[in-house]
Amino acid sequence: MTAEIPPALPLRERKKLRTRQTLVATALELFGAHGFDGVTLDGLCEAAEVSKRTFFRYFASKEDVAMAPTQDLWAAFLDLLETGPAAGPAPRPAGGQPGGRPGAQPEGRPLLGLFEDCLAGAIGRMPAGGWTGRVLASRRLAARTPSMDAHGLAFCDRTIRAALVVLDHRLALDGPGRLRARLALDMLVSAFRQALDAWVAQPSGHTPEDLTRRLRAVMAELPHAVAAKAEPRA
Amino acid sequence: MTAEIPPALPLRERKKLRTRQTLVATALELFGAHGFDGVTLDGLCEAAEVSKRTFFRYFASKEDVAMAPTQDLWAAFLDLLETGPAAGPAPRPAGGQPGGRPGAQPEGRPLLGLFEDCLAGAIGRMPAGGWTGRVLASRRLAARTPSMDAHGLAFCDRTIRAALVVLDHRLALDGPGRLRARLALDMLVSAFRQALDAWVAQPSGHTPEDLTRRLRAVMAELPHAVAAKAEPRA
DNA sequence: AGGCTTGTGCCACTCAGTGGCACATTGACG
DNA sequence: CGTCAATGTGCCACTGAGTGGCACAAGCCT
Repeated sequence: MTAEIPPALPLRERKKLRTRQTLVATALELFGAHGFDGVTLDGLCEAAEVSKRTFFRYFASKEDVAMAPTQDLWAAFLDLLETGPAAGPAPRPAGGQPGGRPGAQPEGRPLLGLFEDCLAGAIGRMPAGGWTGRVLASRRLAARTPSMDAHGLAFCDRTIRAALVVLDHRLALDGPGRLRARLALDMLVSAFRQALDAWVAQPSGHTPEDLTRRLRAVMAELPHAVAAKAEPRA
Repeated sequence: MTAEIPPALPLRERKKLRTRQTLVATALELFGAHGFDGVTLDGLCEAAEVSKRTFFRYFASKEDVAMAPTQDLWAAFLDLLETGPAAGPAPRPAGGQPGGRPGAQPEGRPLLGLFEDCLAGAIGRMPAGGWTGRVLASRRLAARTPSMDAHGLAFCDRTIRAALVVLDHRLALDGPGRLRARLALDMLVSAFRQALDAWVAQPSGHTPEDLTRRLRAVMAELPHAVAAKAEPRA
């Protein structure tokens, strides 16, 4: 229905996967039709044919189910950050996912570039069928639902902390290094949110590639943002 | 009790002010003693001697009352940004609040420097009696209360949007300029959160001046964060 | 004093989220 | 193949946040 159902899993797992997907799909559909607050959990559960108790075994909150697409993305980001190329110079893999093996050069590559590639790679990993549609629905919803936005921000924050832990394992971070890594991660999130907002706002052509392009474009603005001057109004 | 009660206000206003202060003080006290989730609104209202209905005329949510100190700070920031020096070169006013009058130089001062001074000025404006204690209590609470943290993030986000509107009025922002301003504001918030975390974590000496010093120190790290390289672990 | 405005208290209500228990399905093992 | 343990699910009752409505009282104006 929504994404691939990895075949030949313990069967019990397949059921869980399907239930989860049904929940997400139904939720986005109902929320889109009646607004986030216009749908009660009872209504959603009835539509998805599960009990409310079951719903909360899959998602921690009503907001959670609507943000599943974003959470999938950041989970993939964390995975890439953990298993992908740590710090090779990698002047940018040109094509798609970063595939270079972990290098060990004394002078590593730029941190921001590493983050950017991992996130771009995560975007490329998202299931082709329907993911873009789900993010789109999810973000449009979040734009007019404060509580969803708040949970989204909080989730990004948690992701950043997790990423910091990963970095601590893979990189040599001294005091200032840790602070800088934290700031750089915040910048990544900030840039991604800008890119995502612009991507959602565009009238058509919502492809993952386009999102990636926008991300890279905003990331390239970061140095200019640091150096920007305030030009008073004429 | 907590801050100055501006004398000779319409009297009606003074009562409101006092009610609000009582609510904040009682809330922080109870939350500190029993934890955020360990206190019900009914209990809080009883302790503060107001009805629950009244509580919600002052604060939008349970989280809101616990974050009053932070909200006061950002309100002051917005005010300074709106009424303070717009974009004069002002290589840094050395002393305290930025006092220079709005200039109209063709090449303005750095955006980040402007933000930094406004926020530092806002810190300086906070009521001397008890404000630091309240932020301290508030932040320590937020650190172990996810929902508070989420609301805090969301509030910062709203503040940034408001700041962008102000900047639009005062500065000449073209397309890339707007994006850069947005990114720079995110950087300010990110830097402030780092500074605040470190400030809260320190064992003693929680003065506003110290917080300001930390803010400036983290802000100075921003350019290094952009340029940071990933040093692989040995 | 009169009336007008504005903040407050009380009450009943909706709905998100939780805990407990009984039941059904799955998978493993004898 | 039958049985048992594990695990997922449904149902139910409950707490607690947040809202709407209305009547009352305290401040303000003339």
